[in-house]
Amino acid sequence: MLAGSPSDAPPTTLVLTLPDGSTREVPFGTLPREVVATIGARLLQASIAVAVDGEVQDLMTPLRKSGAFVVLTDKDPRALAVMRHSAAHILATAVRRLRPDAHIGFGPAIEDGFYYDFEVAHPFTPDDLDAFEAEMRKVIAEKYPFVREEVSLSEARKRFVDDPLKLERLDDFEGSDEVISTYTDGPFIDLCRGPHVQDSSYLKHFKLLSAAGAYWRGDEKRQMLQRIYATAYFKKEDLDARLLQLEEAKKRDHRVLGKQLDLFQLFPVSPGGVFWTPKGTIVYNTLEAFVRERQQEMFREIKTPLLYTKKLWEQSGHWGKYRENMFLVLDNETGEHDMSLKPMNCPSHHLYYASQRHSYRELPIRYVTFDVLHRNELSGALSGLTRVRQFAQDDCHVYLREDQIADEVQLLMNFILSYYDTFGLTARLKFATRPAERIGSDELWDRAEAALRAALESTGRPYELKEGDGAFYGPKIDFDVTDSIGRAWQLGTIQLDYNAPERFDLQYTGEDNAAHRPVVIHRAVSGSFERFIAILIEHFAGAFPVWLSPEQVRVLPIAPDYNEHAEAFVRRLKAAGIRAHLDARNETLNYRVREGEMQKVPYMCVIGRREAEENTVALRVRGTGKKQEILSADAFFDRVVNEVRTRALTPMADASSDVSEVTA
RNA sequence: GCUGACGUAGCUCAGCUGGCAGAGCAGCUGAUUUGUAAUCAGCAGGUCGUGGGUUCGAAUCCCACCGUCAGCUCCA
Repeated sequence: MLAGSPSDAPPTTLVLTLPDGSTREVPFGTLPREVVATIGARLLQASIAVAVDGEVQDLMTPLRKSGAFVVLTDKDPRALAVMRHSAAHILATAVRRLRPDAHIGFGPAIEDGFYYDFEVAHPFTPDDLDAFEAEMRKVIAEKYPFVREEVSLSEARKRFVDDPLKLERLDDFEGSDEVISTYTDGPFIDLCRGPHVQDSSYLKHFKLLSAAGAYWRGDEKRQMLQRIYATAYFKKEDLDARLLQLEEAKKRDHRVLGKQLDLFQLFPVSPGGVFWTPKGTIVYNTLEAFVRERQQEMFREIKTPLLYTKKLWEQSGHWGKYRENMFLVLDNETGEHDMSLKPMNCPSHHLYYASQRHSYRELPIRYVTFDVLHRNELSGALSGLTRVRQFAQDDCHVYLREDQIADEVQLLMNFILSYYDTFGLTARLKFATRPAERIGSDELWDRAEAALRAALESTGRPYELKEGDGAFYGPKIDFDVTDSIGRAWQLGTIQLDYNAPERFDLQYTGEDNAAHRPVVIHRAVSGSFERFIAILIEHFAGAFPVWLSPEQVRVLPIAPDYNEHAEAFVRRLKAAGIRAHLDARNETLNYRVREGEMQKVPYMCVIGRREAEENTVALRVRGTGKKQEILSADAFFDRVVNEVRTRALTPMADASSDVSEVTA
């Protein structure tokens, strides 16, 4: 251990180990730039930052510890964040030049780019963004070096006397021995830890994307700043690829495809409510039937009321924390709004469980419910199908003994992951612990977190820890799936709950003939059907696998002479439960094929003279163009029936199929 | 809820600084009888989100409200 040794006096000499195994001894406080310069001038030019003992720092920050010394060029993924952070400063430099009154907030690099927050009297317009972008190019051309200075708190306060947001940030340093540093590029100075690129010319390929409000320090009670989102890459191809990706993502946006494929509608008179069209309803019902089928053996489905008095919500704990999110309903007799549409199924299940006596032999008991739920989300939070006010979950509550937790978590996890697998979706696991606002004693939380974590770890699957992200009644495992635009959506969840059993006085009779408390596990697989369908639409770009497609087969007779033959084939498919339709309209074959493709019908069977005589079909598979195959009607029939039965992922959703051709 | 942008025919969108509301597709009618992504012609279709205001005159300018979108906050 060379660095961070507990001795008070810093080492006077540092030992750097280069990737080739050689070592350099340099005085404490040497600048990395000096070390890199001794390795090579071209390397110095190409270097974005360095990593010392795995920690990224820039070339202007004095070396304070020994260890492995790696120069990061633009080939290292860690360099990208450094460059983007510098890009944020360059953005601020440009904004300050054009809007000297702008106060600066924070400007970090984020996953796909960077942003910077400004406090301004007049919010930015799209024209402003263009102007800022042009100004940034000037700043880049100036080739301003990023100059790092380490200053005292009082000196820092002097430098940012005109920036109230920075002064507030500086208050955090009071009494701390953290190094305070500033970075200056040309006319712009910022309070910043770094690291940064050497000078502003290292930013080359960037694009300002949008401006939107954002609360100072993420606190809705504080003032709203103007945030500019942008992205930057080392290579032009990467930037172009990213911009193209954003364009493509727009085309497979479930709101766009939902309209083109006529799956659902939203009406202004029901904000956050979804109208499922006939086609969308088929998708919805097919999914629900799928979950039902899977849950047939070990689960018991029940239906429960949607409306309850506040007594239930007081008992469950929702009335206190969650009331503003519930739709309250007027009780005519009391004149009070003391009833509510249920925002979740848990209390209904607990109520039912508690209504009967249960033996330890019965456990685990699993109740599932697909009832409609209402949550009064903020109007600004609503979005397509992914954020609605009325939805349904494939909701399950398991009542079990504490010693059954590990097995049950394993079972539920396998259930959820294999469900996603049916759609070709992969999930990332998150383990979320107690939030700040919660019910139940710390002791209960200790037990719940320990039990769930042990169960999770026994599965051997990798997971990410999210401190403080648990439900207000218990820790949880979340299953996140990433959509085509790169947004991660939480779908499934497994939540361990020691609180509800207390609040609802849930019991079972043990082997010892005494009353015991069961544990409750909350489980959802799809999250909500609404959101899940949104993700499926984007995941498949609207080209659902056969079993999920609203229309599975479209039969196209070439001319009226073959209508009868085609119709008989449609009848045969329908009798087998296949969603088949005849398109014998008075239009050219080209026209009808085009429409079938745009509607993303998986299979189109063309029937003309040859096919009618030989009892075959000329099969056109969605997205494969003219590569038609001729096969016997029987063979096609068997193929489709089989694919539906096995829920095969065929015909493969072709992500490259040209969705841009789709017009209404 | 907050900040900003947007709201014109079923859909996608034109409509510059105020001066008679447009196109393509879809729809309807007719012709055409079709071999793998748009056959041709004609017709019909709008309280320009809603309500106020300014003006001789408002889709266009102003105000309020509703909705949608990008974010923030929150979240399944």
